[in-house]
Amino acid sequence: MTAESYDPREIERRWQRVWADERSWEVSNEDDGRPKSYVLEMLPYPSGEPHIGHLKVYSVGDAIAHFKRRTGHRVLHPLGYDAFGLPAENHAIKTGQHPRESTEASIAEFRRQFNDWGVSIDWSRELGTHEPSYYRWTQWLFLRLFEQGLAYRKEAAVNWCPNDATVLANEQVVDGRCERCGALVEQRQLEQWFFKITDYADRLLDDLETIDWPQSVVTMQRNWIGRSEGAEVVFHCDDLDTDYPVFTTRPDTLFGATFFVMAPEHPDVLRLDDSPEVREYVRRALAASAEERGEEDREKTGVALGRTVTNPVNGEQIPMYVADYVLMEYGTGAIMAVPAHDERDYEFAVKHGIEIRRVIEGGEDGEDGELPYTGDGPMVASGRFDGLHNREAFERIVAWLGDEGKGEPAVNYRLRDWLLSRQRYWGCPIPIVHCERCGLVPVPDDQLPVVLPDIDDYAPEGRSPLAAAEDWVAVDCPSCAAPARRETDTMDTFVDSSWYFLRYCDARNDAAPWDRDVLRGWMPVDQYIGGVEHAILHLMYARFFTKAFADIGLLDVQEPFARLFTQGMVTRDGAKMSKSKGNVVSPRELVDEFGADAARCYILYVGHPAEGGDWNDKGIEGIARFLARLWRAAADAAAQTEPSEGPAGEPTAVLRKAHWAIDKVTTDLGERFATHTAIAAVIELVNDMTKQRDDLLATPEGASQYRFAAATAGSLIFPFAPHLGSEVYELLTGRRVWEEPWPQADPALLVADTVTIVVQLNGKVIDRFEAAVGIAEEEQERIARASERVAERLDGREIVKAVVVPGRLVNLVAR
RNA sequence: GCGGAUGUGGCGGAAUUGGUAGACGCGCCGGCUUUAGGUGCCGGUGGCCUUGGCCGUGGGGGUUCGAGUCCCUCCAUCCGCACCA
Repeated sequence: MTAESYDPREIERRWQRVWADERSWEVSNEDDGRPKSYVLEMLPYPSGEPHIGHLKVYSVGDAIAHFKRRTGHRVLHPLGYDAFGLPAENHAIKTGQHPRESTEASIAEFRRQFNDWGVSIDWSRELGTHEPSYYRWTQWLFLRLFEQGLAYRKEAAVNWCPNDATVLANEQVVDGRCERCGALVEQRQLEQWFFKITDYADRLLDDLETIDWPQSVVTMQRNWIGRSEGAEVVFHCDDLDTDYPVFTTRPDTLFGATFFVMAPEHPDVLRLDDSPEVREYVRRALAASAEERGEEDREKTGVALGRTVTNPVNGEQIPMYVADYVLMEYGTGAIMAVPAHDERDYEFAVKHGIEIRRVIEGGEDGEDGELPYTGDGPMVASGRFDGLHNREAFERIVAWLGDEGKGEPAVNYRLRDWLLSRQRYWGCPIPIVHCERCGLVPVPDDQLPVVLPDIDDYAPEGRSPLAAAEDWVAVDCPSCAAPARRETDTMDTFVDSSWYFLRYCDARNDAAPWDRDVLRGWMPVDQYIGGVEHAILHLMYARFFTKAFADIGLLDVQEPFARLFTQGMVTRDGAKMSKSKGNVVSPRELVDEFGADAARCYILYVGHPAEGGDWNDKGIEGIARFLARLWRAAADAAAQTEPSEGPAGEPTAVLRKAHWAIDKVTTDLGERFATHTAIAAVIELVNDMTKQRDDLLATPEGASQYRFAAATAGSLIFPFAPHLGSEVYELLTGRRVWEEPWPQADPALLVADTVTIVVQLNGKVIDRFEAAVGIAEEEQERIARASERVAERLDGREIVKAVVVPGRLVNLVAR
């Protein structure tokens, strides 16, 4: 037994110093002929200190980055901080501490811990989105989008959180409540800034096919964009002589439209009918919260408007209603209602005694089933379209409407424009000046950044806290020099994080957000890693920015993230870790107790990183034991063997095992991200070494193979446990493992001398035998048939067939 | 309701192409080392019965010489969306 023992603290500190002193992970923008690889973890939001999810994402990302480097790539692996945002501001309101102070304290803590974890970051590219040197370019990019009409201002019914006193994006409203504080969201009419992401709906949808993302994320994005194809059909109201277009995905059911419904917000509702009942209904509908209105089994309420519209296909007058199950935001805010073939319309019609007219046959067994029927079938009660299949009638009716000027094919999206303005302090100022004469005036590029001023009172009161900074707000119009006022809203922090991956490529450029040629050298991100919680918002916004910037000619890719890996959540006792449950595992404590290598390995070992994984306090001890075993094996090898160029003598089992492990880790990590089985393979190797230690060390050849196996284990564990990997490798070879090419398995050593052949009788395993590799099929079958166990079990039956799988098994079929 | 996943020992999880189910780790049992505890090392560990078997990958059915893996069906759990016309 070696006198000294494994001391991760000392080893880890030593290697961290080497990497920092030598700037081992910095990478130049110069092309040196090697293929590039851009490995990126999602931008962390610095709040308090890092949690277990951060440890996981960097453990995964760092393993990939190291693997890429050692397989010949020039790797960009940068890091920064998503530093603007509400939590820091709410903290400021509570404590009076400036958000910059609390944020920077947190950044310092994050930086310290990332360093303690030994993550291979190119620190020369570090950035914080709250730094003027960064948000100067956020503002610059905003102005480019403004010039293109992609950033615009309009009054809109917006989601208003009464608690945070700010507007929320649709995406930040969950079940009618503020995603952040849980308060019921209200609707307000306010002037707001939007990005025109809807212009990109089709491209955002189509280009999902060009990227290698998890199917579930692609599906979520697709659903969020929510493209539906159908037709716009015009219904005319004779009383007001007004056309009311509606969007429908089922023009084939037009002959079954027996009423017409408008959303309570529709501007024409009171023009059509301003009776007390209608006024009261509209008033109550508008007062209802989004949550109340969205309740699932809520009754379909509504009031008749006392007017009719003309169904364009048959000239029928059908009654108009106002009902809150119709949404103003989608389509035209009015619908044609076909109760026989739409569940919602059916429910409403039953309640209000409206005619239900079947126009498509079908249902169970081709017979007419119950209504509402939403499936396909032949058309009935539809005039000259009778008898056609409804899918065909769909096309014909749309064509006919087009000829008559009563409709046309149309596409609708669920996606809404991105509301980016926030009435909060701690965010990027919007670089616009409001001038009475000139209107919205962009701040000239050479006056950027518009610096966020220091203020004393952060509490929002329905307007941005910045509005109180009079000296800052009052400004001369950049266009006409008349007294004007700055925009006091700040940007949604999603704006900051929608382009940071571009800035990393050219992080110290102070003449532009980036140089187009430099960007061409790095983009797209080859491997993006983060949590599923960003499956929609962040990833959609970043894709939109990338496409918009490509259109402006600022860059040359259409998609920012070629490959996406979404990690699963680490749970404890099957439950999500949370402070309130008191079941959080602190990375800092883990690293203090077991070392960063053990913490990183364990989190990658507990299961496939894409899945969740249940934290087990005892589990990490097993990994710590394994690392100590590897350290001791290396120490023994170093003490009892001489350095050599490679393993000597005839290959023994341990040498084969080492090559087996090389092969296994290479495919598991390189192709499947299966870090858990990759680490298990190294554990197996080290366990085998430990068992054969005394025998191997007894001969010079055995010792050299033992030494080789230990160095190989160090080399293979390096992507997961970089400190110990470096230590072991240096001890045994005198070289730096991260400068070494990734080891290659010798195919000759991957094949064993013998294989176990299984003998099955009618598919059940009853015997096994050892055979030389490459045994002839006939020989394999002969031995199997000769098995005593077969004879014992045959019991008078006859072997009628033998299935031979070479090198694997023989299945004897007896009858 | 729609969409996406997932169901394997006491637990986390392996089995990558239809071919030895349970790798590896935790836990547990036994042994050795140790003054003792811990550490370390060695062996065992899916279930059931009489030492040889039988059963076993959420349930049921199917395809196949052979199914955790493919097909049908049902159930359960998780995630996302949800009055989107």
